[in-house]
Amino acid sequence: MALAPEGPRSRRDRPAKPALSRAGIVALAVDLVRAEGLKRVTMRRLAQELDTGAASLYVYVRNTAELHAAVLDELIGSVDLSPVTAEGDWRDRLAQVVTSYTWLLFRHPGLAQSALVARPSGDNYLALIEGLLALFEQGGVPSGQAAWGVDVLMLHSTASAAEHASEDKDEAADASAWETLTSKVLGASAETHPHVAAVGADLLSGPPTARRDWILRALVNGIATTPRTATDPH
Amino acid sequence: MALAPEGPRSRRDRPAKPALSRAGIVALAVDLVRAEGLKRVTMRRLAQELDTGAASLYVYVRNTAELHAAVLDELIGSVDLSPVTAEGDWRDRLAQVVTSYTWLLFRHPGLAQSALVARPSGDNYLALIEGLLALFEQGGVPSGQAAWGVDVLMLHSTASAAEHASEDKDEAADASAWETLTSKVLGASAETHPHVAAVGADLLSGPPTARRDWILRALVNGIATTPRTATDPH
DNA sequence: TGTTCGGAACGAACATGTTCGTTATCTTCG
DNA sequence: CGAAGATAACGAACATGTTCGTTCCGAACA
Repeated sequence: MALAPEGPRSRRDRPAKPALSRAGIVALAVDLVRAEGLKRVTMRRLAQELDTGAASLYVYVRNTAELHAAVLDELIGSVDLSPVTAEGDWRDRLAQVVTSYTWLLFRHPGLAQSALVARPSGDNYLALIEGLLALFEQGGVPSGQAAWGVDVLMLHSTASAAEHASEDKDEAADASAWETLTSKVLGASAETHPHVAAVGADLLSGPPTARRDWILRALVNGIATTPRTATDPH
Repeated sequence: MALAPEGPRSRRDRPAKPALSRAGIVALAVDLVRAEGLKRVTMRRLAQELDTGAASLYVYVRNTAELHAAVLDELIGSVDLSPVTAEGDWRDRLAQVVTSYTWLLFRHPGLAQSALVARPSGDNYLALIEGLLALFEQGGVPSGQAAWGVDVLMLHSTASAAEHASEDKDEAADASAWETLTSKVLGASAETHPHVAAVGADLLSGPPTARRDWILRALVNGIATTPRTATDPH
């Protein structure tokens, strides 16, 4: 056939199109996220990089949230699970694992936001859960509590990271909203909102690491010491 | 009627344009959310209803997330705070208030999703926090723990509602993703993931109300019994 | 009274996610 | 070997959020 004079020639230059696949799409997305951050990774960008159209990606990926979940699962592979089999207090080791996961999410708040609506379901996520369950077992926590407790831990970690999702795009907006809220809290007159006024800024801020540490301890304590079917009938 | 040749006549027919204002925009959004659900409330829709352009709304509202937060704050007004001053076990009354808030969010998961990234900062939200702090005080929980604990409770409530945000648009996708995850969990061979296999579906499901009740109790227990500055230096 | 200036309003435009209808390609059966 | 059917790929289109440059109005001011 006489080639159209203006046909896209990029297709010939490349080493042969690697044939679209879910794994390939996710792998590319992971690379791009690592290299340029999440906000640069759009469907069209991915498609362009793969020399195809955005619509073609939807054969392998239901939507962006699911793609993000897959990317996150890949990144979870870098969470250090060695504390699961190490020596020492199980709570400390549990905290290490959860903190490692939390840091990962804080590095990519947009992923956390997506992960809320489309949970990761890959092998790495499963391994993470397995590790956490093992740690709870080492602590003698009944498996029923551990099962629900793991979910609580992951949900909290994900949600607290997702809170910072706006920073991905707009750092100033976040700061401004923060001012609005804190000023509101601090301005709460002692008459109308005595308790809010009393605790003041402690509601929201506090030293970030101390705050996170306390929350993690509180969650684990609650999980470990609250029996199931205590007040529930059924 | 002799039509004006090209002038937009809607402007004259209406009882006089009420002049754009943040309060008016939020009020209209609340009405529309109540009447038609969140997904029908878009910037363009609001603008059309107000007989203006979408861009004009951005003078009063930073973005959709902030608008949603404002709407949510309005809806929080319907959360029943009477248990704060009622008789009975403070934990039960706390649970009533939190559950009331949780239900509200479950009715509008999209709002919960937005509320994660742009927290409500209005009077109703403040009143809710005030009530929760009061309940913790009645329980003799140190105010420092209560302050951070309230945040944990709200965050968990919001996040667990946001998980269902996809149902707003796409109910089937959610169900399918669920199947994927559960099949993955149940298919976890006992050799590679013994703990996951052991707890099985209990990880994710369980009777919804029993699960929520237990989680709430566990959170409150942890908050109430975990002292601050126990293991933190500084 | 006339001018100017700042903010509000607006229309157009852009990027993105997602869907629809069509075309190409590949497998599978006759 | 050839036809039929499924599935992938694709381009175009739509809805939405958000921004940009411009216009308009009303108030402070000369």
